Amino acid sequence: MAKLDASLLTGLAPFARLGTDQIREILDQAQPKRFDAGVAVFEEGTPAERFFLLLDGHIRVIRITPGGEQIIALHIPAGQLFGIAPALGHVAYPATAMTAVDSVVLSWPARLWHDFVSRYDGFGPETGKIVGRRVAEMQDRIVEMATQQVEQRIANAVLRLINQSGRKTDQGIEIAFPITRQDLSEMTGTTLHTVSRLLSQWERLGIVKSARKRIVVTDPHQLVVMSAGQVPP
DNA sequence: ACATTAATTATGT
DNA sequence: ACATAATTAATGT
Repeated sequence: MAKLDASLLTGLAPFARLGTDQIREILDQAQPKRFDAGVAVFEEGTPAERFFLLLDGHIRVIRITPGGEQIIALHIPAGQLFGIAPALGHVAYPATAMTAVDSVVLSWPARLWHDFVSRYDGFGPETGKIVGRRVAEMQDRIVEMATQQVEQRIANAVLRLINQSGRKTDQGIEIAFPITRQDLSEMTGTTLHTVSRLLSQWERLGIVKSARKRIVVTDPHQLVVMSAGQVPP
């Protein structure tokens, strides 16, 4: 089995304080795996036996409502940990992780989490920050759902996506992975039709440019304006 | 202000 | 050629 290059981890926050010898230890215990686009890395309700790091690609974290509808809870860009339910003491994954594109993933057995925290300087605090940020984001979204209207919610969703996974192009900032209107509707609690209409409208206004599964924000500032919405009576 | 239904068109393998 | 994605209009709550 080919050895993993230490440089894969050196840039990442949880491992920032570690020497190459420690990185080696971690990598030697990791199990690398490649996933095709659109497959589950792990599924909701199954035993949380491992935790994961996304080396390359993009992950969607999905929950299924009692009514059987999908909700996209979170997006994970390359370089981030995910499936860290074991760290929170969960015995089962609370959601499903699906690849949005072909992806490469490292994983470790859940029992190693505590070793990592005690052995490796900075790992505990940094992963704690990650969890904190994700919880905060989800709470923000709950407030949005309750208070804002669809146009603002979709604008906020797109803004988050370009902040977390934006890629600069000559046209503007592009969402760096394939995303459909259906996906956006599942993130914002609307229908794909409403998303489609709004994107078409924004395109006429020169705020975005979109093709199938691709969205480029040509005028981020104007999108921020849309996310603010109109003065509620 | 938005969902739903339905019909139509575009796009990627 | 076929399936999936996107658009658009009409109608409903």
